Amino acid sequence: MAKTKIQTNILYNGDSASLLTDLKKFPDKSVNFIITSPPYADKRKNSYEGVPSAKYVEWFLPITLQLYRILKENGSFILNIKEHPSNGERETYVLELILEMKKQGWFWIEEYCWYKKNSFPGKWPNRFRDSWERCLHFTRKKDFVMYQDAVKVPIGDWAAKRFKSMSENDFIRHVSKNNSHLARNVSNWLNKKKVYPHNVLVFEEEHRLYLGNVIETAVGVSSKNHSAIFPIELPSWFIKLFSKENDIILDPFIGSGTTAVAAIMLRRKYIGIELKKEYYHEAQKNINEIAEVINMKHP
Amino acid sequence: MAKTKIQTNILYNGDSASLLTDLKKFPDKSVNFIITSPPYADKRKNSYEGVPSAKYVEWFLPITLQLYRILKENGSFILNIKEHPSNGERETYVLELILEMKKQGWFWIEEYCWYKKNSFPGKWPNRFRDSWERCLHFTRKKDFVMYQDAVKVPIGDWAAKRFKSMSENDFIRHVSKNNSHLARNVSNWLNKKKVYPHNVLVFEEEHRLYLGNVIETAVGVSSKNHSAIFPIELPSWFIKLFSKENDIILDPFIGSGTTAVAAIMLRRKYIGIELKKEYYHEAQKNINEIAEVINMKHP
DNA sequence: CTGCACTATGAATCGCTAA
DNA sequence: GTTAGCGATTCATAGTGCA
Repeated sequence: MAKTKIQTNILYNGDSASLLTDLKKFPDKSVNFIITSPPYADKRKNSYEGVPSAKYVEWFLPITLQLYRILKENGSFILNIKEHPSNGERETYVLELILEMKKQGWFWIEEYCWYKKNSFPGKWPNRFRDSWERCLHFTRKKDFVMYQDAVKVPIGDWAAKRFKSMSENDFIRHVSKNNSHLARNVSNWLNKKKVYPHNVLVFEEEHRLYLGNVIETAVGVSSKNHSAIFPIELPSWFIKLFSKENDIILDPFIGSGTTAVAAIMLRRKYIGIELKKEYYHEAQKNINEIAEVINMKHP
Repeated sequence: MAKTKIQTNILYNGDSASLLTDLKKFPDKSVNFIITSPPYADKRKNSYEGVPSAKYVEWFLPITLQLYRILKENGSFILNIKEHPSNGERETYVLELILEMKKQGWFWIEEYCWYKKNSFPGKWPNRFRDSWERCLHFTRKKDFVMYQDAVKVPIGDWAAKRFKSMSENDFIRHVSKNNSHLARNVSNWLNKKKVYPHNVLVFEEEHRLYLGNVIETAVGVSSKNHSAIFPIELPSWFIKLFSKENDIILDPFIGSGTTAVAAIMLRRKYIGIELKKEYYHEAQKNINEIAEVINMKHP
């Protein structure tokens, strides 16, 4: 019997909790990478379906169970989330969610820190501005695919000066004289232009998709109420890191379509789900627009 | 009956778990601020007491219970910690610790992110370099004291005021006389830039107190092989934020004395506990040295 | 005193091999 | 099976000595 093939480059308008259980739309082990920024607990009540924080884990777990089923075995799932303060304290539902997802079989590989230099302004007596969010990395297996070379960054300024003065010692393997087992061979770095990044993400500029406009520079606050959860740089970075061209990218809470736009620009296939009609239409519009631009260049 | 008064500006050589239960040494509600970086699970086996990660929460909870008792009601506790990977996954003991501490009565107010720009190098197939650590903020009450204005000013300003009429030559003389890493660090520290009031901490340069020749003679390794857990900027920032002059600062795992040195420079009183004899002696040496520098100008 | 060459190393992690 | 030891790998900055 022919295996059901997953339909890609499609946007669903509906509820992830039920849509994801559809085995025809979402067969087992059919997508390469999942990234999403789910609606936060008790927030965005005016623009989304609020989920009470007491029920957040309970609400989200059936969805992560389906995502586990749908993800390919060597794939990754990036969950962008940050618990809000409530009554002066940080909520604990994210901590509980991690522990519960592990019981579902997920491996919690890493927690990337997205450092938002231009965080929302404000002043409170008990805390400072919140300038970072968690990007939790989950997998089904420990030997997942990771294309580290795709996200290399330019080497620091120190290198130019350092490489100018290479001694002979720099070209042989050098073992330091103390007890550290560190070895180094500086010549490995000769003429190196790019280095591997670390687990704190800082984007010099953050571009968000807004309702009404396609791509708009938005460092700071917009007058518009409906913004994408994350800037396009964020899904782009993880899509490059955890997928290759023509792979399938899923975002079950796609909002105004940022993940799909990033996927299209990076020559991946997208699948998006969005509950709210306005967001769904906006996402479709953004996708059509970027697809048109891409097709102009690659007909 | 007279209430027991807590003894300050003292370093204990012993085990926090038992020392902190001493009601005479540590009366109820007697310290204003606690900051520490406990030994991490399963690490530093050769230089500290390793705690297996499976037993970490169980080991630490009795200590946090005493800290709760000892902390003043409007005080704060900063816990600097980061879970290591184990078998390719992040451990969960920090998450569990937060949940358990809340059961003890602690409020989990905030999680500050300490972004370490020059993290340890390395490359692995499943992760990048770890460049951040958690600084968990706990309190007994929701209306704790927080001196936000104290961290808005550049470090250089308060330091310049503190050492107003001390010439640079005084430092140079001190450095050359003692050949001291500490004094050199401090003199560098005087011209430092401003820090930003949000919940991601970045220190431009990190100054650590180094263990000197105690280890060298005892173990036969380099004198610079063992460094303080955190740079002096880290405790300094939080001490300024959560205490005022003459307040009492406690660090139950003080290592080479960084917290005490920061407290002295900021005119607070310190209490430190350290289990390992070499660290204890090194901390005492660092404390004596900074006290001498301070007294040069304030006899 | 400054600049340049060169050394040292920081709460690292993974994978392989030997016992 | 399990664990312990060691090699391989990597970026950025501070410190030292000398011209």
